[in-house]
Amino acid sequence: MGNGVGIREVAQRSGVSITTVSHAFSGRGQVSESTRQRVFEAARDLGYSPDPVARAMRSASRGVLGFISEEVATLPYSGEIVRGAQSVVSQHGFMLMMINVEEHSSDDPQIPQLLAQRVDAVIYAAAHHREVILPDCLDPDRTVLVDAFTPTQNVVSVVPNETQMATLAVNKLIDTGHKRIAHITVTSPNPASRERRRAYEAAMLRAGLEPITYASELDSSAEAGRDAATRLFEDHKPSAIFAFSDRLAMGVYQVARELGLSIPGDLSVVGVDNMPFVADAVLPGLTTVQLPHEEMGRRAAEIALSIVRRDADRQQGTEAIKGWLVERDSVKHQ
Amino acid sequence: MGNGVGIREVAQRSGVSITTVSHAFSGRGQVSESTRQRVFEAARDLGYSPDPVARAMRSASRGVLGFISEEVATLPYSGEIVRGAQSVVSQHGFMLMMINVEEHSSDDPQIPQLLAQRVDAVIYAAAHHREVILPDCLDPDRTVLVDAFTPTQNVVSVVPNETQMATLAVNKLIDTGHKRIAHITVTSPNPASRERRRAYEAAMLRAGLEPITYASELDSSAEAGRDAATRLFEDHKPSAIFAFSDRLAMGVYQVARELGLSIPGDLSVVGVDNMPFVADAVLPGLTTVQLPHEEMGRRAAEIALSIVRRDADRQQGTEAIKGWLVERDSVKHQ
DNA sequence: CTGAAAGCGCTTACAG
DNA sequence: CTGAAAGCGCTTACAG
Repeated sequence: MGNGVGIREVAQRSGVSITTVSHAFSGRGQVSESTRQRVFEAARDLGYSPDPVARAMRSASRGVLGFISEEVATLPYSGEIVRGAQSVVSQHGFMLMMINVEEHSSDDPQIPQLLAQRVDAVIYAAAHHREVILPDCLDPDRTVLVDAFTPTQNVVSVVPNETQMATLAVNKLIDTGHKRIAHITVTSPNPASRERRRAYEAAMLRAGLEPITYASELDSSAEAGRDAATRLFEDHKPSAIFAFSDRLAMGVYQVARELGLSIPGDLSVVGVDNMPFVADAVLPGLTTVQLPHEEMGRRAAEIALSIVRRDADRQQGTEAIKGWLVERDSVKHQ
Repeated sequence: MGNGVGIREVAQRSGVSITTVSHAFSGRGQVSESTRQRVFEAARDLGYSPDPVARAMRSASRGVLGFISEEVATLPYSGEIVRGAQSVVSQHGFMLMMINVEEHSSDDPQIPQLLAQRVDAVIYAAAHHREVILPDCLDPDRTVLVDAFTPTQNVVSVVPNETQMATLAVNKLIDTGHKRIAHITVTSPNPASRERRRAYEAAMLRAGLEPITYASELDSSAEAGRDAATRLFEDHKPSAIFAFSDRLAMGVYQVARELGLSIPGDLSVVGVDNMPFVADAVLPGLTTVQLPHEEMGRRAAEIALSIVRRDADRQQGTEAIKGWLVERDSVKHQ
């Protein structure tokens, strides 16, 4: 792991100065084609590649992006954000240095520690779509937010397009002939529940249908879904339900079972998340909207890289990424 | 992000040489207590901390561990391994540099790229408990495996204690009065299914009970659980099932429902994984064995750090970490 | 197009 | 206990 050959050996073997070797590798100076050839050949023979640490000593760029993840272990899809970011970053010869912090812990000592490593920019991924206060030590101009935005919107951020995703779900139900489409959600005031609900209501109104929403005060979970669905069925007889999340949808499945309602025979259900091992494992398979986590990670990395390169036309403000419908067996034509 | 104060400014402000400042911070040389005080005071006033990149230039240690994760996004708990490793690493002032590779892609160019960053050691986390071939470029003496081991066992590795975990599950069922306890699992020959099955059979035999195992040729999934459970119930009338995984257990729930069997009234079920949003969301809540992912990540990091420190008594071979039972509502006294 | 030299911010023998 | 000096492996003006 790590051999001892340096720029000096390459210079010597190819009969040029280390300056020229440096030029050849960085592509910065002028080097004749024949010299380039000889240098690269010598480098190949010697198994040389420039030491990124030494490089970082002199150059502005360090070749490393910081990745701050809130509660990386909590949600199953945080890994997808990491994966997306990691793949584009590595294509550009960059590395990801990663730390895990708790939600709302902007004074975590790990953050200065990460910054001390002279990362070129940082990606901050929130645990779920929400407003965050950027820790003081983070430079707003060298940070990109994922699934998050600041009150003043002064930090570039990439978020899911809640409106588009919810509209996709509701329209699926409308297009499939349903009239009595209810929405179950949570009361906690986050952008996701707020925007999805608004999009649901708008889509219903556009179709000349009456919106019916039941919200649970519990956190997004199967239990919250049971809570809201139970109350919903006491008052109404919907033919379809648009659930805020797959977890709520699971609760709907459970209540439907208790009530002797078959899915999709008596009740169609659409969720949001496409949660692994849930949406596909449930019976019948849940039709749901896939959140674009990997894509968000990818975009965040691209933006971070454009910050490092100081691209003039780089993304500003908030970019909303679209999700897409994953059709399984929980929706039936009415 | 990053201020321009260096060791020189601190030396000047505290009236000593940079050598002394370096000694004070590294704790390596001899520095009088009063000098130390002055140095640290000056450093605090200036907001100085040693540049890890410059440090890495001269010292053997770089303060960074590599973390190679197979399919970080695939399984929900890979994040727990990362989280465990990250937390111990950061307590020791180290950072984690992370890449994501596919299973069986030992020639991924990202690995040399990671090594080129001169990481002090690397943690390699497999997607699931299995045998791996270590990529050639990885030094067996500076690598620690998580959820994996090599054919020759020449790399330190930390794995879950499959036998202990399966025994915990089966004994729970035995202690609770069950006699007809079946095991459903998968045929694919991995250490997890092999060792859990063996432990199940041993525990049954010890209790004077007859083991009954049905295995599905499908990948671990609810569908595989349905497949194995359906066949099981054609031939037998078990009062309890020990499922290889929570996902198989989900399939058991589904088959029980079809058959009009209530859980836990007619059938007790125990799984393995404690898969988030599944084990706790299913109705009734699934009693299952928690895999020690976070603990495995933690241990791997501790071992990696002991390698960096060249501890004489550092862990060798394979360390098996125990899991624990998470009791919910799927088991009833018989 | 090529190279000698300074220097990035530290650590590490070594001398005092 | 303290400090002057060399050097880690590169990059970057600058001169030729």
